[in-house]
Amino acid sequence: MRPSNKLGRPAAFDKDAALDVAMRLFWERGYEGTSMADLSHAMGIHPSSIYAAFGDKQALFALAAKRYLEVPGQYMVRALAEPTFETFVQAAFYNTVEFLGGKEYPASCFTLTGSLSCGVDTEPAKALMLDIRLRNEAVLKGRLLKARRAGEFSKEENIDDYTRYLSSLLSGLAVQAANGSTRAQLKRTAELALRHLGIRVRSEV
Amino acid sequence: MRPSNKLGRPAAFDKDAALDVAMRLFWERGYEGTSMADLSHAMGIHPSSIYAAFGDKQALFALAAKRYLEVPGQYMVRALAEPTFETFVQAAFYNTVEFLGGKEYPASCFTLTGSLSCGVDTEPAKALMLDIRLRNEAVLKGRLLKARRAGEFSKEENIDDYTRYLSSLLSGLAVQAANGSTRAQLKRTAELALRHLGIRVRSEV
DNA sequence: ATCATTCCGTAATGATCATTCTCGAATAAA
DNA sequence: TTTATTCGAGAATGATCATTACGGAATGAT
Repeated sequence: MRPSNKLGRPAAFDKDAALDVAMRLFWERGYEGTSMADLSHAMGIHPSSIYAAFGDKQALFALAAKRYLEVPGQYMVRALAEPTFETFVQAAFYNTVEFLGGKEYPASCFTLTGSLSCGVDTEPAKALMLDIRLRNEAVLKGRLLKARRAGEFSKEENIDDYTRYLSSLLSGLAVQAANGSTRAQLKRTAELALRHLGIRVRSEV
Repeated sequence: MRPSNKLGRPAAFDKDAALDVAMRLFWERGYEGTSMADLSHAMGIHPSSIYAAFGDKQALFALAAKRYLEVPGQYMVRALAEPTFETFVQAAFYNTVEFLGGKEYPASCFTLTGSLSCGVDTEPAKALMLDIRLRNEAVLKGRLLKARRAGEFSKEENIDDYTRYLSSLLSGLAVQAANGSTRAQLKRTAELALRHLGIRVRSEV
């Protein structure tokens, strides 16, 4: 039952690759829209092996969400590392556009498509997605506090309100992407948001 | 099979009231998260009567979506009737805040929670929600075109971009509501959006 | 070569899914 | 009252759901 022992028959599949497939499927179809049979087929692993390697469906979903944050979700972490407030907000929007408009991953945000609503017996999945969204907002707020300490952000502005406003704008882009907006359209929408935020767009830099 | 005949045994339930219950359940749990058994229990009608009165699950979902547009969804229609561009945008945001922050209905948008992602065999539900979102955007664009003709909207501004930007902002508020924002928080976020749009907030009027 | 250990594949589990069949009950027209 | 018609309730349908039991296959250690 416990893994990573060197005894016994070795696994015939790459665990990370399989988890990557599961992540994409959950991302595309959501928790409820993805059956274990779908996962088994897409991952190329029989159900019993999935359960042995990852636990039940909810555990697999949690691992997929973790991998989402560690790999494709890093676009926001990269933006957070920008030295100034202005370049951070710029990067947050441009990275989001690349993330949503790119063709490597499904065209929306895992934390929304994964489970925005669900039946009563699958609420843990919805709660996990909500938790991640709120955690991301908290991180965003931390970056704004840092900007305030650096004197890059007006003391008149309410940090919590501004946090929710930025979060709202970025979520809005994710819905736009789900609506079928192209990368070019997302970019234009993001740049309109940046202009209204009083932040330079890259073509003007 | 065809309804509204005066012959035979009369129905023991109010069709509109039952549809209202179904709408709320789909709104709260989404298409896939709502089972026919759930609906039967909440509507107080046995499954066979649901099928006789509304058709299959997909047909019932479509009727629930229609009712959503006709009753709670009217908040946007009311905003569209505002005479000027500025009062329209104001009303669009304030009405959305009331709609999302009110306690009469689930705290998000039917077109998102109904089905943002789903399994392959329930894609009609997702397509219907997408269709409504795009239709709403088209209506929004129509209002902006009217504003341009009235000279209330700069010729420099791209209508399509501005439409997607407003749509994005309003979708963002719906996600905020799903995140648990209170009505007061939604209002502050909306007013921040209005200020950045260069539109007066009501407390300043 | 034997053994403990781990994994893979098959097939089953009971539950729940949407949907429909059947039949008695209730009503309007005759 | 008879008859045609519609409805309600319950049970049954086959499919799919997540999950697991079982037995053979493949490995490392002895």
